[in-house]
Amino acid sequence: KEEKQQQLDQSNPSVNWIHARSTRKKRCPYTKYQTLELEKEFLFNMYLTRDRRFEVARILTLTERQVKIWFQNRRMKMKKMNRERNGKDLL
Amino acid sequence: VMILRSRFLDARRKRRNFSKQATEILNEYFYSHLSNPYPSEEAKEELAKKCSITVSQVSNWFGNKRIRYKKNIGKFQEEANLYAAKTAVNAAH
DNA sequence: ATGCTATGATTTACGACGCG
DNA sequence: CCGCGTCGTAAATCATAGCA
Repeated sequence: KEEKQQQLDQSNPSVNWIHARSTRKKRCPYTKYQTLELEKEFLFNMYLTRDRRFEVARILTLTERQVKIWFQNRRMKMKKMNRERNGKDLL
Repeated sequence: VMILRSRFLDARRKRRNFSKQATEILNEYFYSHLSNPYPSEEAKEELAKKCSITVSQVSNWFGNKRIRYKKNIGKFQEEANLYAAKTAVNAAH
């Protein structure tokens, strides 16, 4: 998969490692309220049921997809925090 | 208790810019892999060790570097030439 | 101090791939 | 085939370090 483009001219930095999905939605920061409610829901359970996802999305005015992805990202964040909070503290 | 408190606060220490040597190492890797500046997990671990930073920090650095470089190649031209020359010299010796 | 920009970290949004 | 999972990342944005 990576071997598709390997031989690139060093002198021509018109680098092709440019993904730039034009169809991609621009990142839009969530409000404090939205984030707070999502965090509370996450505290309740790290994984959403379909029904719960629908409710959360409705209440926060987000799409179900956004809520689903928020939880996926949040789980990754938690994983990272645990990883770093490990092999540390202690004497 | 005071020890625990200090340790907790220490974990929340303010960020510092990376050392000159660390930045040097990261830039050397970046510019010598300009056609594909995506270090493998193993390469990241090695860089992290050499730079005395975490693997996450290495990932952050490359993410920031790639996007900022791409956003304004011109601004980094001088830096690019500098490291290109440096690696050329290393290869020659 | 003050303002400003460079820099490291975090937050949205996906693509690629996996599993059931 | 679907749908949701993780992993790695792009791009925007945040926070503030550090310097003129």
